[in-house]
Amino acid sequence: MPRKASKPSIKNEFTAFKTNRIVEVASHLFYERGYSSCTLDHVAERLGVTKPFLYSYFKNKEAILAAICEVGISESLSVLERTLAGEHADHRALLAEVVRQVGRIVIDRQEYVVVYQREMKHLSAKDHERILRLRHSFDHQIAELIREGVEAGEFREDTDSFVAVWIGGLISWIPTWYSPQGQKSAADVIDQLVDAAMRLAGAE
Amino acid sequence: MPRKASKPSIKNEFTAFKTNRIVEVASHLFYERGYSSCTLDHVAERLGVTKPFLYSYFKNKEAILAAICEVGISESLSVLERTLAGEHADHRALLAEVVRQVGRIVIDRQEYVVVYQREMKHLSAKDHERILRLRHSFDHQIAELIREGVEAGEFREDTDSFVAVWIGGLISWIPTWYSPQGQKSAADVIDQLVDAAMRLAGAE
DNA sequence: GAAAAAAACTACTGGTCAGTAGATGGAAAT
DNA sequence: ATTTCCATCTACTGACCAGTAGTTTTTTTC
Repeated sequence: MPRKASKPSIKNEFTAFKTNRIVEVASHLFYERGYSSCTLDHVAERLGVTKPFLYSYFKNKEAILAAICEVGISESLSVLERTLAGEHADHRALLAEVVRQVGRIVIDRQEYVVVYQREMKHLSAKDHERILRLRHSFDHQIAELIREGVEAGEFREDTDSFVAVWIGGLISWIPTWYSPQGQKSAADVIDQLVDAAMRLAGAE
Repeated sequence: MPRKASKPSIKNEFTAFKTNRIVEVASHLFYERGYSSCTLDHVAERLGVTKPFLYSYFKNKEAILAAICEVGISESLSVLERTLAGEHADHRALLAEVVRQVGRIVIDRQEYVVVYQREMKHLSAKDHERILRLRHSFDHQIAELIREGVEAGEFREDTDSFVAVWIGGLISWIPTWYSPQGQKSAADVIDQLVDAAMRLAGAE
């Protein structure tokens, strides 16, 4: 969580840029070595600065972790809400689109998502709760979408809205096995993901 | 990985018992606090012993982690092989049974599985590779089962054997959200898991 | 261009922890 | 009863690291 979020200005843009670079680099190193084993000196070195530099942008190490954890989930949530607000033929198409968009995010933000999953426990109670709320909001909205789709007769009627959790699992699991260097392209994975989600929802 | 695995005797049974207790307690503490943040003094204290005690049963901290990581996957693999060797009506029933059995294991061994997923990166290259091979063997056998089921006309013919990975994801994801104290019982979760796996395989 | 302010740095501390050397004490062997 | 042996413990070390105090460098302001 960056320290300030005040009015835009050249100065604030610089600050935002630096804050963002710290998060990028820290995310990558936390991903590689784990949060607890990665030192702030390491992060600073990779950025070509020194440790006290970091402390003028973040309160402490945990605050950097919180910023990382928030990226994937808040982007997913905003894409979800944007998609739900748009026009769609039916619930089937809507679900497919949401899953496709969020799948794209977790692949693009792969390292952030993995760090979030692995290191969540190291967040302060406050940050932990805030981020968990975002996550639950996501699952809840997907569950609602499925409930409506079942009512509309578009998904099999024996589909429990709890499949939202299974679909969430499918999505969350991708970053642990997907590799950009692998034989499967991101587009392939996303297509298969959408197909899998539709099967779980009983939409075929 | 315990140090010895020699012939049975009273002495070796004592050793095995102590080794096992160390793994149990360490798993629980690594689950709660994370591997890197959990000290061996902590593990020793919880066992009512001192740190050097641990070093007479394990080479170092990493060896304890390796023992933990191996539990879930090797039990899953042996259940898989036992089930595949048994008698079954068809591929549908076989897949359902495998998923049910493995689902039970990951719920029973919840903490071991979570530690494995989160802390795998801290294994030595050797242990890491060995355990990854077990995991791949598992996915591969499920993929084979699905391929045969599709050929036998029991699963939808447009089912890619890659759904094995998705099913593996479904299973692996459970320990991160399931709680014995939650409103859903273990039996409910497993029933839903089996249902979800069958849908992914196109078996309905 | 001098003074003030902001940004980043050098150098340190206090605490932590994996791993070890050597002591201790009790059980088995003679 | 004495010696040997094994399990476990006490006490330590060397390295590491989050966080900070106070200084230097750069930028802004007048």
